[in-house]
Amino acid sequence: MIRIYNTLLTILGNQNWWPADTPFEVAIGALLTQQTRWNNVEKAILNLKDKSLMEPEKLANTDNETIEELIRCTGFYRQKAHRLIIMSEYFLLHGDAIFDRPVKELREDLLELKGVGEETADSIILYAANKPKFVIDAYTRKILNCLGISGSYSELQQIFEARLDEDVELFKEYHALIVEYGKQYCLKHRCEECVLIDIGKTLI
DNA sequence: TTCCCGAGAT
DNA sequence: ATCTCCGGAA
Repeated sequence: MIRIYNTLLTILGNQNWWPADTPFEVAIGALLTQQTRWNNVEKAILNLKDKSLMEPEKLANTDNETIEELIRCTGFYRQKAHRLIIMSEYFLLHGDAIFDRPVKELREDLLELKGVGEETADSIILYAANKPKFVIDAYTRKILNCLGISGSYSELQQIFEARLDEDVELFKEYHALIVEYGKQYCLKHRCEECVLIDIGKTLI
């Protein structure tokens, strides 16, 4: 698995995810980016910052309509506005102690929140809490499929976590590289140029 | 038209 | 397994 990482890093270079000033901003971005280009998420984040709303206390006490207008460019803005408030209340309720809790409990908490599925929960754990959880997204699934591997979310996650050192920075960069590779190669059907197939066969 | 750093309800 | 939420860029 580390060979694939090294190969991706050589081809694409360091991705340096996740651009954010605070853990809270990571969580907000994680909700906004669902089924949405990061480019549009950045606009929404800037809109929220311009109104000084990128804080749990502020956002939790802002009405739906105001938030909807600021994040409209991310699509699904009505449900997302509601979910941002719920996430804000969660941060507000637990304070900075959120990320001091065991990963298992944090993950269960996050999954209870509306709009937070496994991928979003793990993104927050990895990029906001800085804990080693490997994020599985659609591109990860697609690439593993090409290597002859399929399975549930947790099964695919185990494949990575069992074969890699528990290195937060490695997990962060690896997931980012997979997404970027997916955009550049998988999405554009550049399968004949894919460098992962031969590597993949030798290590599974 | 497709697709995006998906999740929830049915 | 399929549908809905939804705007914006290519």
